[in-house]
Amino acid sequence: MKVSREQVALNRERIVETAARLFREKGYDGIGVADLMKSAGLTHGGFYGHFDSKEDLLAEAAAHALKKSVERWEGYLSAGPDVALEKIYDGYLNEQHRDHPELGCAVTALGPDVARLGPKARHAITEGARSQMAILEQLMPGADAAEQRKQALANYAAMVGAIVLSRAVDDEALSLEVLAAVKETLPG
Amino acid sequence: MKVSREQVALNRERIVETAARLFREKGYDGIGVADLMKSAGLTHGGFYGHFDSKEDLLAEAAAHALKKSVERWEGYLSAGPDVALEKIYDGYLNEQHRDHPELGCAVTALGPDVARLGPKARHAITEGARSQMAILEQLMPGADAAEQRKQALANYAAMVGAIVLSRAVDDEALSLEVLAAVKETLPG
DNA sequence: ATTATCTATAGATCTATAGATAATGC
DNA sequence: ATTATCTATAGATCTATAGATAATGC
Repeated sequence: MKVSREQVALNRERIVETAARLFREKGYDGIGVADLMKSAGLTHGGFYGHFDSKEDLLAEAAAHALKKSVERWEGYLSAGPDVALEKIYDGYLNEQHRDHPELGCAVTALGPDVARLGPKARHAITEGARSQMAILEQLMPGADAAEQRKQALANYAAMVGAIVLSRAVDDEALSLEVLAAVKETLPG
Repeated sequence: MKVSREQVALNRERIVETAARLFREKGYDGIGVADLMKSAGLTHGGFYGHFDSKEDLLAEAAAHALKKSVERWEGYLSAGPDVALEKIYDGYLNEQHRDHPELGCAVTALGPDVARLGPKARHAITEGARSQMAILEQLMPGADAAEQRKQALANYAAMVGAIVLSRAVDDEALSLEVLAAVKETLPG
C-alpha cells in the first residue's frame, strides 16, 4: 500500500486541488474528509498522513485557489493596462463565475466561512486578496498612488459583493442587473 | 407542559430571533437545532412543532434579520436624503458591523450559505436585499432613474463586499483600509 | 379533549485515531 | 526497516421522530 515519494507528492497535490474545488462548491461544512478523499481517489484514513486537520486543508486549498486566480490576472497584464483591466472585470463579473463557484474566487465562495475559522485559513485568504488588490492597484486610473490604492480596494470589494449577491438572489434578472451595474460603474 | 397560545407565539418569535442571531454569528452549519433551542430556553424536541425543518427556520431568521435592517434604514429617511444616505453608509461600513455579524447584514453573514440552500432561504434573502436596494435607489444622485438604480445596486454590492472582505482578512490595517476605501468612493 | 413541550432515541453523519498491510528505499 | 495508505472504529455530533406529560381551552 505504500507508494513512491513522487506519488505521495502527487496525491497530496490532488487532495488540495480536489478540496479547493469542493470547498468552494459546498462550503467548509458542506463536504467531509471522507468524501473529499474519495473524490481524490484515496481513503479516509490516509488523510491525516498529509494534513493535521480539515481546517489546515482548507487553508492550503484557499491558498491554492487564490494563487490560480492571481496567476490568471497576471497573465492579463501582458496585454497592457487598459485591456488587462477590462479582462479582469469581464472575467470576474459574469454568469460563468456566478454559476461556478468551484472554479471561482475563494473570497466570494468561502469569505464568511473563513472569517469564522482559525488563523491559517484567514491568512491564506488575506494574502490571496492582497495579491489581487495589488494587481488592480497598478491598473487603476487616479491622480496619485494613494488614490489608485483606494480605488483598487473599493473596486475589489464591489466585485466580491457583486458575486456574493448575484449568487444569493433567486431572481435571475436582478442577479444579472447587479453584475452589470457593478461592471458599468467601475472606473477604468 | 402545554402553554397558552399567546406563549406559543412568543416562543416561536424567540426561536426566530435567537436563530437570526446565531446563524449570522456561526453560519448555517455552525449551530445545531438542539443548541439553538437551548439558547431560546426550550428543548430540542419542541422545535418541530414550530418549523418543518432547520432550513425553514433559516429562511424565517434571514427574513427577520433583513426586516430589522430595512426598518433601520427607513428610520433614517426622515432626516432627509443627504443625511439618510450618510447614515446608511456610516452605519454599515464600520468596525462595529464588521465585528458583530450576529447583529448585522444577513447577506454578508449568510450569502454563500444561502446560495447553496433551498428556495425559501434564497427568497428571503432576495426580498431583503431588494428592499435595501430600493431605499438606496431613492437616495442616489444621478441624472435619471436608470442611473440611480444602477448606482444603488453597485453601491450595495460594494458595501456587501467590503464587510465580507473586512471580516475575512487577518490584517487589521488592511481590514480598516477596505472599509474606508469603500466609504470614501461611494457617491452621494 | 386538545396540544405544546418534554424526554428519549433512531439513524446517519462527522473528525480523528489505532493498528494492519504491503510497497518503497535504504 | 520505513512508511503511505488501508480498514475499522471510537466518540461526538447532527436532524428528525415517537411517545409521554401536563396545562390550556372548549
